[in-house]
Amino acid sequence: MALFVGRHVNKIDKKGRVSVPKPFRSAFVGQSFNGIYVYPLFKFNAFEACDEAFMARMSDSLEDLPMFSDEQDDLSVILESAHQLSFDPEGRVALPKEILKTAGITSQTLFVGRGRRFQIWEPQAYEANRGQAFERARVRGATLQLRQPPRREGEES
Amino acid sequence: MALFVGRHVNKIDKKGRVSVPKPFRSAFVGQSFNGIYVYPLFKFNAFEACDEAFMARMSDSLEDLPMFSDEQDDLSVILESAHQLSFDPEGRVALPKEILKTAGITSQTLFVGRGRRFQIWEPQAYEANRGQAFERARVRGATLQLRQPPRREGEES
DNA sequence: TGGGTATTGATGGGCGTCAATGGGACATTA
DNA sequence: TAATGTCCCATTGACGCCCATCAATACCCA
Repeated sequence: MALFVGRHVNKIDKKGRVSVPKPFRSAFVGQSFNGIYVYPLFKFNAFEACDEAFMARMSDSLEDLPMFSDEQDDLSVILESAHQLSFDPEGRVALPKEILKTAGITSQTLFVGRGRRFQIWEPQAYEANRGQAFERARVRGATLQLRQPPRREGEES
Repeated sequence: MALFVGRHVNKIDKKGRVSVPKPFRSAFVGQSFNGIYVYPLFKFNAFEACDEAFMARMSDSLEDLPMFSDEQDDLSVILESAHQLSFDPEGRVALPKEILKTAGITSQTLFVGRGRRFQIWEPQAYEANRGQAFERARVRGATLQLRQPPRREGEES
């Protein structure tokens, strides 16, 4: 499975359409639905996009919580606020007004790779935020504990 | 399997009919009964809809509770209050008066995707409720423990 | 290595299709 | 006959599909 990495800026046309960067699109082939799932982030005025499998995983994880519980209800807001955006033949999606407004997107859209998912930002808003995150990580001396790599064939344990 | 996500507002006509959003309808093809199951929610003046398989799953879950227990009796109210609403050729259903009245629905109906099922609300009522849920999740810093991802090919356990 | 050409991703816009909606015709039942 | 519930058909507006253009890059060949 391909990973989403890097940043791409694309234009929004009069119809509200924007091309999803080609390297990102390829991760969505072979889905039952030809497009992306987009949902709002709690922490920022930005959105996150994922594929069908990830969305199904989120839905199933919600089902693990007790039915009718407050916790399930609160977190389900993500599903309720999500959008299915399908590709047109050129690989564009139409961003709903709600998303444009919340993210403050007018003429340009920034796609930010995040591994299994990617985010959708208004370019300026992202810049401001990224500066902060980078600085926090630098000051804090951020570290990351890596998982064990998956065992490959022919290797001894 | 398709997921129910997002929100859709549709009108109710003079005959009490309302179109079920197309993306939701597609999840009900191939059922023995061409329509949706609707049952009331305890916590809100709103209703939830699901397909045949989910309804069966709920019924089975109720059987797991002690027979003759108050708990089983109470939760069985869901089944007792459920309606089968069948699609007309255009994909509309007729909402029973009981549902319209309880939910306070008059001119518009809101369909809210929740993964494997969706809810039916009066738009204003939902809006008030959603604002609260989103805010609770944000303040609480709500997190979701994801299920283990399905194993991918080539990976060892 | 330079220049020319082919390919492809991003963008713009016209047009047909389909989902949502409204209303009438007909059957069924009380 | 009134009331109710299907089914069918008409309208309309949004959106998906198609085609054209442009620019950047990859490719090719001398």
